[in-house]
Amino acid sequence: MNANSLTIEETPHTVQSIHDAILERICLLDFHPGQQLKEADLAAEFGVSRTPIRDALSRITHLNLIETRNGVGTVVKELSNQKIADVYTTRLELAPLIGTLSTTEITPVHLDRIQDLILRAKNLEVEKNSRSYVLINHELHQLLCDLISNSVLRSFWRQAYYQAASVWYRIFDIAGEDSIPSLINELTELQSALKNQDLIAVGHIQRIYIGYGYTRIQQYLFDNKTK
Amino acid sequence: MNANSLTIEETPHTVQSIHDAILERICLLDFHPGQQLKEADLAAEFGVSRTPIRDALSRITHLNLIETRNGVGTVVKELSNQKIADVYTTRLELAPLIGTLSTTEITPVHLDRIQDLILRAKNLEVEKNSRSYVLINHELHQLLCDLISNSVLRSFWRQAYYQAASVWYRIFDIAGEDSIPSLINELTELQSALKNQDLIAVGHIQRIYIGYGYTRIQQYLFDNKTK
DNA sequence: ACCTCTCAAGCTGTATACAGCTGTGTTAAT
DNA sequence: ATTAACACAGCTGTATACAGCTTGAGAGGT
Repeated sequence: MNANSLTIEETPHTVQSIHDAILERICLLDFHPGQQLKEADLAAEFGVSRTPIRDALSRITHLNLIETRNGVGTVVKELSNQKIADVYTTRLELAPLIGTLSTTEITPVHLDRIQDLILRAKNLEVEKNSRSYVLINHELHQLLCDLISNSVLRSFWRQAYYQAASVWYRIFDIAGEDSIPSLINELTELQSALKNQDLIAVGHIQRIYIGYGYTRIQQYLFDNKTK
Repeated sequence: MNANSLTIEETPHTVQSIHDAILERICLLDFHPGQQLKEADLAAEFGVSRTPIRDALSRITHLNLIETRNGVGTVVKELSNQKIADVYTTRLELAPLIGTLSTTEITPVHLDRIQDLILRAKNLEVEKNSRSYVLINHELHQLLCDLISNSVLRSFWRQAYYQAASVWYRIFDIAGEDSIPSLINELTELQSALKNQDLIAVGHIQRIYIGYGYTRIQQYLFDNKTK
């Protein structure tokens, strides 16, 4: 009943925050492939005009996750099997570079963060929750980005992650049982590597688990489509 | 004096064409580092409103080549030595992937294009021309992109190229004598590899000559700044 | 029943007006 | 002479109105 708490302005939305919000929704499948995104609706929701919405969408376009056609609208792209393969083969190659191109020192803060993620991942086995799974992966991704000292590689790693994420997360709903122990193992191995200040190992671990993820995608997406 | 030829509308500028034009100017150093780009001026020049200009600039921003600050303006970024190093080390790693991730078949058209580039490069020795040098490299880059079948790698290769180009081309004005024979050798070796349908070799050749280019940058940019 | 044409609804693309921010130069007080 | 405050010029950021494109529904002819 406090009028102030109702009318209080949340942090004003910047183009960047809108960009991040939309991107996260695409990853979380709140915006599913094929769905139409109307600039006017998003503008109303975020409480801004179409201008900043258009700006945010324009930046997402180059990630190849949405497509805007004049007179029609903006739709979330359905990635072709070929594109998915392209994203994954590239990620497989980029992963080892995390180790070879990075010189970041691992601090206790990093170790705390991965420890937290491990606990949350183990909790996933009890309470199987799609959103939690995605958020844990998001934060793991953020942690890894913080370890990549090469700014260009970091940018590419981010881009490839977001292109893969929406596909990859769709698998969880189908094969969550496989995904959760795999995530826990990945986190545990990463923890060991971080404790040893071994970024080379971090890169290889990433490479391995991206491979596992890609295998699951091939099993559950590609095979189902061809049968 | 033909009124038609004066009033004839050139192809109407799209956001993409404006984006490409501005990006090329940055690479060609028509827009030099530190220079301020005013949206209103660009809008007047391209005969459009600020809206599409802003859209184009927004897309270039993520290449880390320009920076826009509210109330101040948009300036062409001066890449720090660290950023330059990041771009080059990443390009060195990406180059071999051209070969390992590509399955494109080389056609006579490709061979014609590289033959043309070789001739034009040899002509550079007679008429040393900075713009021609840049344009030859641009077209070589385009040719290589056409050979990369992995769409994600192609995107990253492009991005890294544009980030490197403006720095790299600046060297030509200082050390054109070194750059021209190096370019001719690179083109000739690429021609041989293409004739053999050897994309793996193409990747390694790129890797080698990017290394040469980086060495020149270190000599002429980094050394000069520290002495 | 079917095909075609037309038109209108609804979206994105663009132009324009205005709000807000920043740096600079000027002015006044000390 | 120096410094601090202030106002203004000029830029980007946002809102809004309008133009242009695309699609689908419906009317009308066959």
